[in-house]
Amino acid sequence: MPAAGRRRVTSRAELERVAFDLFGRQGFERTTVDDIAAAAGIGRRTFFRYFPSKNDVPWGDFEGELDRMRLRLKDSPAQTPLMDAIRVAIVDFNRIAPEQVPLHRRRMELILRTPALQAYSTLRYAAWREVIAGFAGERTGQPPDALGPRTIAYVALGVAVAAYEQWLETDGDLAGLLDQAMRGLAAAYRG
Amino acid sequence: MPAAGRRRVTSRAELERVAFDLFGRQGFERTTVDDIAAAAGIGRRTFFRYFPSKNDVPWGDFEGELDRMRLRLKDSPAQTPLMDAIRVAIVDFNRIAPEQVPLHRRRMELILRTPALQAYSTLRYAAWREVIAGFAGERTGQPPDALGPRTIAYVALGVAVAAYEQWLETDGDLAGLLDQAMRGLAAAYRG
DNA sequence: CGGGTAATGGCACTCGGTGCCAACGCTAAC
DNA sequence: GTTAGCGTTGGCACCGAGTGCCATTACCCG
Repeated sequence: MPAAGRRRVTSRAELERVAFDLFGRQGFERTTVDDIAAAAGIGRRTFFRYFPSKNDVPWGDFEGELDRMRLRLKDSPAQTPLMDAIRVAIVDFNRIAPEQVPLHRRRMELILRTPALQAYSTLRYAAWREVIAGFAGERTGQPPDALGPRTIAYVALGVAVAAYEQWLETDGDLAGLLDQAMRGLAAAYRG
Repeated sequence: MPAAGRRRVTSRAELERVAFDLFGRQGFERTTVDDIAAAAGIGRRTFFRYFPSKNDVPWGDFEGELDRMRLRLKDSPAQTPLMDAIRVAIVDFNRIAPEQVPLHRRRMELILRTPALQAYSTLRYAAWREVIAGFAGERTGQPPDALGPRTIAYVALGVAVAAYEQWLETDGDLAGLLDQAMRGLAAAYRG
């Protein structure tokens, strides 16, 4: 029950809309936090109560999605080979409802093509890697920060990002590209 | 021949020394550019003529080292399997003269454990990935920005970073860890 | 001794981000 | 209906990174 206290004047979703609009018209770097706050009719100080940084705007509810991936992995049948389970989880994690695709595309264009956001993404990806490393660790009976799980997590991330970049450039099928990248790597290893 | 004009008052190497000393005592984040400039006896404005950003200080001559790796890859015998060639190149790229190990360790501790530098590293790693992707592209007859080469580059980077993190924590043999991580991945793919 | 040249460093400015705090808007209890 | 308590707001002042501008400085050569 949100009983006492002044009501919140806006929401993350609303600020995201306003900000995306500005990003689309002026670009991310050329849009200042003041611009966003002004366009949303709030104070600059208030913006930072909704988002810890300007860099967080494009990320939506990433943590929430991570929880979803964690659960899916937990439900993965034990006889599925490790890398297959991870491949399926990644493809699944990135399954986007058709009507959400344009928005998702804009998110990822920002994140993957804006230098400041490319840099920042590393910090966000750390949580993603932890999920994978945790799973790989459990499956192989090692701590998540052992070399094996850690490597697998970094590799899985690399594959995913490569597939995403390809997706942005070619406008293909994201799930297919993720799958293809993941399987293609196995092939590369075989020679 | 640097004939005419005022002589440079310091050098990247000197600034690096001064800065590393401060980083070691106060940490990276708590050391301001003013601190470094003052300790080096130069103006703050001048600092930014030696380094484009504070984040660049720990990177030494990374671009130069990349050139080395490019050359080594070019010299790699054509019959060596692709992933083996890359593995060897990475191990080689990271072979450090014994007396340089402590410095290298401090560099990597900064880069891999300071959030701001973790983030920034992504931008620096892009050039590293390009070298690998270029090689993989030539070997497989694809453009470097095709899905295959791009994935291989991201994966190789992931493996290398994972091994580095392990190295920092366990103080083992870096070359061995890199090799192990790279081979271990192949094993993971086999199940 | 000049004249050309390149490095220096001060100044002012932008922008992201933070601590502090008074004012505000709301609910519930009296 | 007034008021106490509560959470939100947003202004202000501040910090630190990074940049454009420009006068000054130190150097080399003729």
